[in-house]
Amino acid sequence: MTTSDDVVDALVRTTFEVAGALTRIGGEHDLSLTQLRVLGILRDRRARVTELAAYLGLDKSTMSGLIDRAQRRGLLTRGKNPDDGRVVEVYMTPAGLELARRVDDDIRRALAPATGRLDPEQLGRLVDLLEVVLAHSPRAHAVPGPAAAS
Amino acid sequence: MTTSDDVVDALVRTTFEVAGALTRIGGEHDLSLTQLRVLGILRDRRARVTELAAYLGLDKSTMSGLIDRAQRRGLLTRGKNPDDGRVVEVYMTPAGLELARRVDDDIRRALAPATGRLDPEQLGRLVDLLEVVLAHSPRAHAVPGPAAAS
DNA sequence: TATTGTTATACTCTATAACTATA
DNA sequence: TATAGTTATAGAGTATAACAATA
Repeated sequence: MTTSDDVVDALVRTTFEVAGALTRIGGEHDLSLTQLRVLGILRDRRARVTELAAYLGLDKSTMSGLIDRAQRRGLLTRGKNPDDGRVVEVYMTPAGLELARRVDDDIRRALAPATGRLDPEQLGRLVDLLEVVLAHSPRAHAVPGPAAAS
Repeated sequence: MTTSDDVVDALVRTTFEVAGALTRIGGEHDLSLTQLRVLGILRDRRARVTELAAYLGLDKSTMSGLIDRAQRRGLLTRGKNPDDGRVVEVYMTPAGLELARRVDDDIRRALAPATGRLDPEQLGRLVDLLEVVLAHSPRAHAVPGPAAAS
């Protein structure tokens, strides 16, 4: 009989496996897991520094450093907010968008052997079950759209 | 209709959520995600430095540092291998085992709101589906037993 | 006064390269 | 020579505290 503990074990193991794959793929593009997430978040919209820090659960000073390094690489840009002089808006450059697209492709390709094993019905069931987990996760807030590079 | 891409999105989002929870819980005990994994791996058996590094996908020099810091905190110990003078065996101290137990409890408690939403049949289905993903994950090798703290 | 962001500082995590000791 | 592990070094990621600018 499957218990709640079994699900926790499977979730944790899957988390480390997927995180490992993401770390490896990110590394192939000189991106840390966190930089990968930043790119994923900014892929379809701009955001403020504090907003990004809140999404990622990081201090704003940490966020400043992450943005600095990504900006130095030409992946994103800082802009002023005309309505509030304190705010800094962060958004992707074309090079950043291009890199995000490539990383996203690599992620799907890396997970294909696993997801390709599931038939359409299983795919639907897995997504539904993961959505339940996500909906009741410790922080079912903050992170808006697709997390990584999607 | 659910596609392979939808599953990848859900897996990635779940990965970041669970990893976030593990990072937070680890942090409450002054443990990084990596230290958390080390404790989880050594919970039920000892291992060599290189073996641990391979499991975690880290360089052996990185592993040396991780062991140093955990050992300095009294969580684990280094021992010699009588059959091969080059080998260093790493194993948990009672304090390390006790901490691993507490962290494990916290993890299950943190995920309970999510897993508690699933009925027995759903629990079984989710575990089965995650096992399929794990079996065909990019590195369905190395990591032996339960990954984190189980 | 409160909020937004940056900077200074310190520590952990990480890899590369060079090294020691053992095989 | 090859393998196991450590150390030195450098850079990224992280938080805390102090700060500047704006509200």
